[in-house]
Amino acid sequence: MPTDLTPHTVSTATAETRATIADVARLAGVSKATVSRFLNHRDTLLSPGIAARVEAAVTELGYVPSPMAQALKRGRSRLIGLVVADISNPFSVAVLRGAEKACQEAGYLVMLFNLGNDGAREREGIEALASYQVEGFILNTLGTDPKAADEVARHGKPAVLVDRKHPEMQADFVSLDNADAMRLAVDHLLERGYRELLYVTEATAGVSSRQEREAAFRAHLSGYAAAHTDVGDLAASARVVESSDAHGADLHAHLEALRSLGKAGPAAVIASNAVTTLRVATACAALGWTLGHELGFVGFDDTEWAPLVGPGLTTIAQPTDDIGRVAASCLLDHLQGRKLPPRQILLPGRLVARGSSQAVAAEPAGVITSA
Amino acid sequence: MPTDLTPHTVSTATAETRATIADVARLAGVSKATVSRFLNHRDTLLSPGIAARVEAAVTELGYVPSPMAQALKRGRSRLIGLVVADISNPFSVAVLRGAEKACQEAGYLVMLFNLGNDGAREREGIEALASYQVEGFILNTLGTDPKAADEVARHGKPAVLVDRKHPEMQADFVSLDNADAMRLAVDHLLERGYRELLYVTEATAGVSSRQEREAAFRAHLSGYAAAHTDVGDLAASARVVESSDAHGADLHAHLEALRSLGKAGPAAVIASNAVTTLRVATACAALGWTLGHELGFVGFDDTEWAPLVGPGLTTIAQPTDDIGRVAASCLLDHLQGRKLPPRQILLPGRLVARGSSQAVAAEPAGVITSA
DNA sequence: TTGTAAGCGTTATCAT
DNA sequence: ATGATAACGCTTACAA
Repeated sequence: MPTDLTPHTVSTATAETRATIADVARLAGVSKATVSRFLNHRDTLLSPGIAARVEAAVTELGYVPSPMAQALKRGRSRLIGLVVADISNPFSVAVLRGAEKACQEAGYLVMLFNLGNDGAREREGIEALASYQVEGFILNTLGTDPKAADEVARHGKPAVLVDRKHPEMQADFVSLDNADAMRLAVDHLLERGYRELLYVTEATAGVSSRQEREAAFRAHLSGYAAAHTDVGDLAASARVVESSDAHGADLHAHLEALRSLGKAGPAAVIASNAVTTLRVATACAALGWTLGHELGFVGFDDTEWAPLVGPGLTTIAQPTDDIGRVAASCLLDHLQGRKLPPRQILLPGRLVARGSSQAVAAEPAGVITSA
Repeated sequence: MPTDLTPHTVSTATAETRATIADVARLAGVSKATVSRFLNHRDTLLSPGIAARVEAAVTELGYVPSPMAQALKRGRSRLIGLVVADISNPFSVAVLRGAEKACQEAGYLVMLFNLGNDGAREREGIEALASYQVEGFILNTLGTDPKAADEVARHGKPAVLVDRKHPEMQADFVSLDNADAMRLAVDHLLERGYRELLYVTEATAGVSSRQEREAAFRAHLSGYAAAHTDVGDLAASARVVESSDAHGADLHAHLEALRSLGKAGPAAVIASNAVTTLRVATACAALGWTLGHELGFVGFDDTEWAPLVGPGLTTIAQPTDDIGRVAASCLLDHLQGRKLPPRQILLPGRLVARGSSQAVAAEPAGVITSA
């Protein structure tokens, strides 16, 4: 017990300034170095008496080291920079949530930079974060600016890419297994009897995940067609449309054409994410259609409202929380000095079947399969 | 095809270290002090020749001052701490979005701490953020821990409360005008002919916004009843239920009771936010009801999916983006040294009428009003 | 085992 | 108008 009876507690002060290591040293009657050692190398180099005094002083003053000063000295900040393409996107938020949790648990804090879907600001975000000495990056960016790669490389800090690959960026990559997930969606619709398939996506230019999904859609469907053409089964046809209008108005024509087509069989739509799901659902409502009746439907991203739209929306659920957590732990691995080659981690999606993909009769009402 | 085939400069440099003010000084052949002056007091004390040399050196080296070092020296970090109750909550995200934008524009970066709905971590979050020298707080917390107020006060940093007041916390407060918004909802339902009203809320204990909404619901409805009882009009009745089950199962009984009651007139539900909206909608779907037919409905929070559920959900839209932006600018006001008394800013909600609150006939089908 | 002192990258207070 | 120099709060050789 350090018998220091100085009446410290006069917390009437309005603008109390944080206790510094010097204050602790003074109160404990030791040097700053000793306090620092007590804090950082508790295990070694400590005489029990001193240790006790320091500890008492620390608790009495409620001393907490300043991470800023530590960062300045050590070059390490316990900060992780998270650049997110669009904070309004539920997927981004879900990932953010998982990542932030993992980081917090590891004693890191997350600094957030939201691009607001403005690809031109990628470098700006990275630069801003880097200037705060973040130790690494988790990037869920547009992937649109190739120079962003240089920016990261320039700082020599580890980075993990989420959902979207970056051309030439040497980093871990964590994402949904897009090809497999698309296979889930396509197989499900085929199984349920749909044959005329339309994939609705946002502009794929420069966004790897979108490209992968579209490619998988085409590949899987043509694979199916090849396998079934000689058996005399119906060939399934693949169509793709890039939707850009926020109100889905541009979809009406496509959807009506799709349905009236019906040469091969009942029609269904696959939506690339929650945004396009919203557009398709809106367009259907405007046409007076019910998903699962006039049109089959599967959408990527299992939102909380999916069960409530029409007869319930069949979705591909992404393991968003895991994606975030895995991304964070990849980064933390690197920060612990592990020198691993760039990993690529693909997490499986899960099909959640609901009413929008109800099985349809082999012969759709009023449509005769012609050759 | 926007594919850029330019071979990018091979960033062989693995660990380039940032240029410091000393590097600039050396290259320009001046002292660090001069460089610092050039950067911070460009207007005063500068001989044109030197200024040009410094400027050249700065751009040549791509020098950017280290915010960490600046923070250490000045005590100001250009950081704002944002504590959010639950990052999964769309309202929180929307606010975050507005606030982050405003902060970025003012040259601040946002540090995020997500409570994950764990009220016990409020102090922890504030403490963590404070240790990084954030200059102020935007708090959208559970408001559940009274000691958090002390924690903020202890650091003497300005704070803005969003959506939820904190007992004893002396700070600006930005929120939806709950009373007015509830009036909008209630009046709308009464106008459309609904008389038997149920308010579904999450547990109100300790959460000011929830308390305000419930109180406004009761007050407004009893005010209506008082005004109309002597005119011989139907008295409107007010009921409140706290829903806790995530799947809305506990609601079935309440909803069936409400509807079968029908002594005064057609029944409607007001949901306190997106979460309870989801529960009510789920319960109705389970009961085979359609909102706007068997049951009127208005929900707080105008989500993007509101138009797609049933005949469209009538909602009270909060000006989330404004709330975030206003909160941020309140804080920035304080940071610019303005010594204002705590403000309380209430932003108006907006009623978005959709199918779920269709007008009903004066006498609901099959129900006889019995005195 | 502990203390002294230098230095991380800035800015501010002196001199000059 | 410019340059030393001393901090800011901390860690870490190096000395003792």
